[in-house]
Amino acid sequence: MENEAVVSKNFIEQIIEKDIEEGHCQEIHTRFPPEPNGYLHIGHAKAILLNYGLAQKYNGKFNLRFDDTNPTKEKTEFVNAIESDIAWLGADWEDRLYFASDYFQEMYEGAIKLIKKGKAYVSDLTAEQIREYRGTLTEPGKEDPYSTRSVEENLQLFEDMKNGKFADGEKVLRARIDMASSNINMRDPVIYRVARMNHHRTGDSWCIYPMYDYAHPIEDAVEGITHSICTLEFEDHRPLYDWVLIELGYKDDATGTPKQIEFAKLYLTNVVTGKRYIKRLVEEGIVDGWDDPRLVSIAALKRRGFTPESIKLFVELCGVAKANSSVDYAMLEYCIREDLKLKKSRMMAILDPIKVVIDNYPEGQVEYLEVANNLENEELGSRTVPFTREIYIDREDFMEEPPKKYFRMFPGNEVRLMNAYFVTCNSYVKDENGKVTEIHCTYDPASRGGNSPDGRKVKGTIQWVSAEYGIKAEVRLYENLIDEEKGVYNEDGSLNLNPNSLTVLKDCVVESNLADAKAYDSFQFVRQGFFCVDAKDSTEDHLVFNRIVSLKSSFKLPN
RNA sequence: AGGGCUAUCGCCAAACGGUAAGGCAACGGACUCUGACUCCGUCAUUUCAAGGUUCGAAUCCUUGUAGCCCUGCCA
Repeated sequence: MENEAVVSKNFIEQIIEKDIEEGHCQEIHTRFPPEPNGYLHIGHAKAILLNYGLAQKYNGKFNLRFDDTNPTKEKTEFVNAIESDIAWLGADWEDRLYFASDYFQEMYEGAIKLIKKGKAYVSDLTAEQIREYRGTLTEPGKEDPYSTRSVEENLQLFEDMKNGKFADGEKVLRARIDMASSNINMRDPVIYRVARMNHHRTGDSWCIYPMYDYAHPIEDAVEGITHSICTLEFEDHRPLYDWVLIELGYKDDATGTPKQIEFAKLYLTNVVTGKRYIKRLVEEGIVDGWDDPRLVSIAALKRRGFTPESIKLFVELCGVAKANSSVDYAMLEYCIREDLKLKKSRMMAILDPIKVVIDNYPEGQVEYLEVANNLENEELGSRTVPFTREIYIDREDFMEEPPKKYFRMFPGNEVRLMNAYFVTCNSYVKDENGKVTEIHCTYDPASRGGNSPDGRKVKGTIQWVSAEYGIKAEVRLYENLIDEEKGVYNEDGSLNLNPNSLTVLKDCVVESNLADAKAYDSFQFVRQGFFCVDAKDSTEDHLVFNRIVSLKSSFKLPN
């Protein structure tokens, strides 16, 4: 790709290039290691695309690995959902789908090796005692009274742990490092616990499970990962990551690979990603499920009509750094518009219909007008749109008493019906509440196709749909779930919800060409935005569209 | 004086001692059968603050300040 300006390298790319240069690795190998305990969201997309993108850029490999070392939280349901989300994003792990649980035996043997080296011991301390012995942020910890057990005893006890001789929580295996370390992660961390849980893959074959800090470096090493990219909160764990690899002989020192590198998570403004919060929103019926289009789970973005390309663009534009930051939602909107604008047909749809009768147009006549699907992309071809005496236009496009600079339809004004005719409003009818129910116009037969042979210009162009041929549809408009004025959380920690995050329009009329639109099909509704057929609720007889994003607009009604 | 990390435009983010890229947003203007798109233009004499070193500092040093993370048998 002949990309425009030279894009500077992010700090991870710099590290990788240096590592290659200095011979720490020949080929790079990255991975995305989710725990299968929930659904993926936009933040994970950054990690996925970062790891996959790096592998591609440097001709390396990318693995998908489920970090399933804690069976209490994990489910096969999530591994399936995660796989499909990652595949949808376009990150290809080829045949390298792994599970941490694949390495339980190797991890077990590693633990024995540590015990033999005097680097690990079995402790009988309770969870609470371990916490007490650990000390605090400002005070060092105390030696574990069981840390003096002999290697033989530890070996026997650990084997007994494995063989189910102890109850859950009765004993743990601890790494012997430094109870006085200023880094609390190094104060003899627990590396194995007893837990009689049915594991989603290994079933009941194990009753001891390794802890993340011990397991993760081994997983990386076994798979030949060179750069283990994770988020900032693991910075303090890096010394432990290196300790495990060095003690177990997977590498000689901290400069070798696998190497852990931390980057800042992606945060988006006015968005909810917390599992607990979303769970509650679902339970309380405020959202329609984990894939509600107002959410930013991968499933939700997909349902809303976002594309993998738009998300990839977004992640690239956000960049990678170590400063915690929150990207403006407008950036995401820009990315989806950017991706769809040349790819999608521009159709006519009326969200809030008001009937227009063209008095001088012959009753019963139908003209089939040829319309380009996308004037900026000829490859999208053209279609035919029926024009009739009675049509609908959007209520927003008519005003009885327009302000200055309003150049849509109003009494006495001539506008263009997009792709059709010039039309002038003569009169309108109101109901008893003063609501306009019908507009009467005359059209200029010479302006067929949308231009007048006399060169007459018209300031406004509006979309329309034949009242006879148009089809009914439901359209759902979305705004932020969060009230942007006040921020995401209230003082009490509850979410600050935007009461208008969803608007359902049930009486929309769309052009008949949309009749056989299928789930996930998306279009530009001219002058309005990009819309996508809802995969959950849309049916053949009842089309439902989600607004993915509106078009930008510099028009404001003065008031 | 616990430890670790971070601070550059409203929001992201480059710059690696040589005189503040780029994108988003915003604002002008041109164009327009989408008040969209596109195009042109504007948008940090200054990089959290104060000192210091240097011919030269966002980059180095000192001292502060602010934010994030760490006291799971979670990941």
